[in-house]
Amino acid sequence: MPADTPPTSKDVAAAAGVSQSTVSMVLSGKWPGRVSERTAQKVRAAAERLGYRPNPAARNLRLGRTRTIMLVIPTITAPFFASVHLGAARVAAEHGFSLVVFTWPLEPGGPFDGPQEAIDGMLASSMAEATLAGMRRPVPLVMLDSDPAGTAPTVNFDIDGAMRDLTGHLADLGHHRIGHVAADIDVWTFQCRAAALAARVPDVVTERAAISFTTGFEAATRLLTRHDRPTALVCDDDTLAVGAYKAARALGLDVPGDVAITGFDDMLLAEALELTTVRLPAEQLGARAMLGLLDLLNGRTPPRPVLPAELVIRRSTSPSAPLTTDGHTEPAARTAS
Amino acid sequence: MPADTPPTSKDVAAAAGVSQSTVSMVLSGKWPGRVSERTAQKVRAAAERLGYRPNPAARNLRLGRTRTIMLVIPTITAPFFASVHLGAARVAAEHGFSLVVFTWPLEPGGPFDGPQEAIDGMLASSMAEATLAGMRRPVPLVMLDSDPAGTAPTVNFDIDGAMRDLTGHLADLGHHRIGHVAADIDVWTFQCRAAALAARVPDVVTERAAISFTTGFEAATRLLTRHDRPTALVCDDDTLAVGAYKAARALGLDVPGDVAITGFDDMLLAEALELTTVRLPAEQLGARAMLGLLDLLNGRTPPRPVLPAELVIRRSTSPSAPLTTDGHTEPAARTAS
DNA sequence: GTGCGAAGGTAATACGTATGACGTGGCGGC
DNA sequence: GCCGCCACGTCATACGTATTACCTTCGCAC
Repeated sequence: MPADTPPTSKDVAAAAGVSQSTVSMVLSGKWPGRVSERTAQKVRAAAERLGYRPNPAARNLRLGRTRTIMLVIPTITAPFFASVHLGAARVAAEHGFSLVVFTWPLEPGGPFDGPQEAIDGMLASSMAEATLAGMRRPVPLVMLDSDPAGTAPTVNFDIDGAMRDLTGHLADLGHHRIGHVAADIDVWTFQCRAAALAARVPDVVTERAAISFTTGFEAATRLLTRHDRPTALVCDDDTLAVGAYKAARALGLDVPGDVAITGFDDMLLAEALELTTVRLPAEQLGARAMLGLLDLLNGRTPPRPVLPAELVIRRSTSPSAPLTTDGHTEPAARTAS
Repeated sequence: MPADTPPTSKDVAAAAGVSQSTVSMVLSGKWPGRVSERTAQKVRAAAERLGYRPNPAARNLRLGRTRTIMLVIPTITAPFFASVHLGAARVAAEHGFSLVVFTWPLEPGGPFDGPQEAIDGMLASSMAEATLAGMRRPVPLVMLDSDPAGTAPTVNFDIDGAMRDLTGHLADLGHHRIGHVAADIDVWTFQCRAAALAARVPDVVTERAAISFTTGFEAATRLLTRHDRPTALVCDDDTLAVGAYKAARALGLDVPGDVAITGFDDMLLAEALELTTVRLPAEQLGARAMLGLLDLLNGRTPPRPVLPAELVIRRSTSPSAPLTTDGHTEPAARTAS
């Protein structure tokens, strides 16, 4: 009968009649030929019998690494970031790494009292420098859709191309006065959107909002009740766009008749409301970033890919768009029996 | 200048001119009066100066615990589970615990090759027994909306009450033939929904579907093209309901005129499409479960709360319902400057 | 002066693993 | 017969922390 404390490699050694070092050598599989097959069999049998699993804490201490990656994002509740997580976690798992999520501290610049575990690397959505301080030491880092001019490797979306397509689309429809429901987060990708918009549209009014339905509703209401009401609302995120859509409806405005609305990300929300939006391959972002980080950990120089961002035209701008039924980016479904 | 390797407590000791044990005693704060204030000051100053952070791996090994909790869920991309995560992570952080997510392995019953870190406890959505095997040892566990008759403590929703309200609502509207878009997952809470439905509605036809937009669309299409088409579709999840809604629209059916549709969870999706749904306080589920787990870890017996599940009536069943603007359960928004 | 407790510190150890430094037989070559 | 080498194991150690047991010094009562 097993004791109430998990068996250690020493226990396995005793059971197999060998030394602890032998157990370690056999089970790590890194020492081919170092131990006779006969002995190896005994060790493996004993380990199996006792249900031995190496103690991760001890291994981490000994090896000085944890095979754990931290994903730093504003919030996991945004479907976009959830998809990023999925992509990253999948690649991580394939390479024997774990992924822990760390969502931004409530007070920006607050002390970074991250997870208890040490980490080998970090995937981070743009964040204040201050947040990065307080780490035990500089850590290999890949940024997510962040400043490509920065020093850290990064995986980007072609935001500028997407904004070109988007503003072109709106211009074709005759929209010249545009309201921008901007994400109230100091993140490169959002600044990029604002800049691209300002560069191409002469007449932009902006309202900032935290990324949520309610704040989007409020910001859009402010924009739509101006005396010089914009004819189109560009939102930095699908969630904000849903808030904007509801705000328009609540004001008795027709979409897209009275006001066109666009989102960003192309999560299921956009599909549901037939929102014109920019499709961002979020899952791929996570996966590519994780691959880059693995490169970094292996001493290789990771590529800095730019992933395509595709304009998806739906009824919230163009009433004649076909009724789509599965055009959004949906994470691969999982079933368990 | 700090070396390229992070400072250890020994380094701090050397810098402060004391022994390593003293450093540990001072910084842990568990030995009031054991060290003179004068010495303590020196130690703290040295630690600050060197930027000392204790090595988590060493601490975990020494203490035999990790202050890390694992959250086991089918997928993080479902907004419902993301909210659960948020609630759990918040409580965990308040108590100095970390939370790691583990999503179900692709093959059910596959080996549980969980995270590399050892964990102190587990929060789990219902899962196959087999998945629990392969852990290093039995681990304190709180279940999420799972069989209350089971041995593990659990936090539940009042699903039965919700289904009573829901079926009552549909009956009031004259619906007697109901299609059930059931989640194709072997999870207690979904079985519970099916059972409650069958018990109260004489005429139910069921189609099973993995939880996703596409599968919901397909399952609903099958139901709506039957010769004996149901007048209402009850979906186990908002995502499925969105698929069902689109399926109805694609078939040229009016919602709720030709077919009523209900979801489950009350995520933003339901709000967006004006779906009648059952509001589940997901964030609270995560938070309460985590509190229960902390009880367990402290040797206390956790309560087994039953959280209310509230029927939210919107236009997908009742055209006269008011146009809601913020009635869904939205996680607290975060902003970073 | 002796005993003795308290205050304030240090040495030593254990946690469980991985690995570099050592045996130790056996066998072939000269 | 001796040396060297190979095959196969074991010993010892280090990773960085928390804690137990110990040691020294000092003040004070008797």
